[in-house]
Amino acid sequence: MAYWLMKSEPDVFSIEHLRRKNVAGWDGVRNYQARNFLREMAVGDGLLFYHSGAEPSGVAGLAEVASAPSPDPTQFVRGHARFDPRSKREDPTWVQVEVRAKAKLARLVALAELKANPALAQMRVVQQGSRLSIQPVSASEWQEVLRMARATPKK
DNA sequence: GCCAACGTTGGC
DNA sequence: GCCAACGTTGGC
Repeated sequence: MAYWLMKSEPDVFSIEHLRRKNVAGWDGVRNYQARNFLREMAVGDGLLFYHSGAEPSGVAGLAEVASAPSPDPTQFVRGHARFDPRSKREDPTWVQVEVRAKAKLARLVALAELKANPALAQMRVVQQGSRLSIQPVSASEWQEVLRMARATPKK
């Protein structure tokens, strides 16, 4: 069982959107490093749903991987914002997974809090210039973020 | 809105 | 294969 952090702009697709749909395809990834992480995912993996470009940005909820990786259909849709003319049907470049909403976090854990926690100093999302939209999360980081969500934030 | 970080593209 | 130019991400 692995853990991941997945970024989304809440104006585009938020944790609330996912809760309403319950299951959604995580499509549109067009970065090779992120795609390679998608390929490693397995059903049941834990997901930290991260809101980027938000006020505040941070871990907004929990989800889980609900399907094995499969070709991302949007890469073949001419006119779609994520259409990739170089991707071939017989050898798709991009993949997606289905994700399922999980129990709500007690509260949003803001990026500033993650950065202020020495236990998370190695966490990818707190590193400067960390733009990758899909990141691996260690078991201890996962536990720590869940613990923070249960605790009262420091002021 | 600014801009640092960093991935991608394309000329050479 | 190098690297400058360009585009995107995302915090602030």
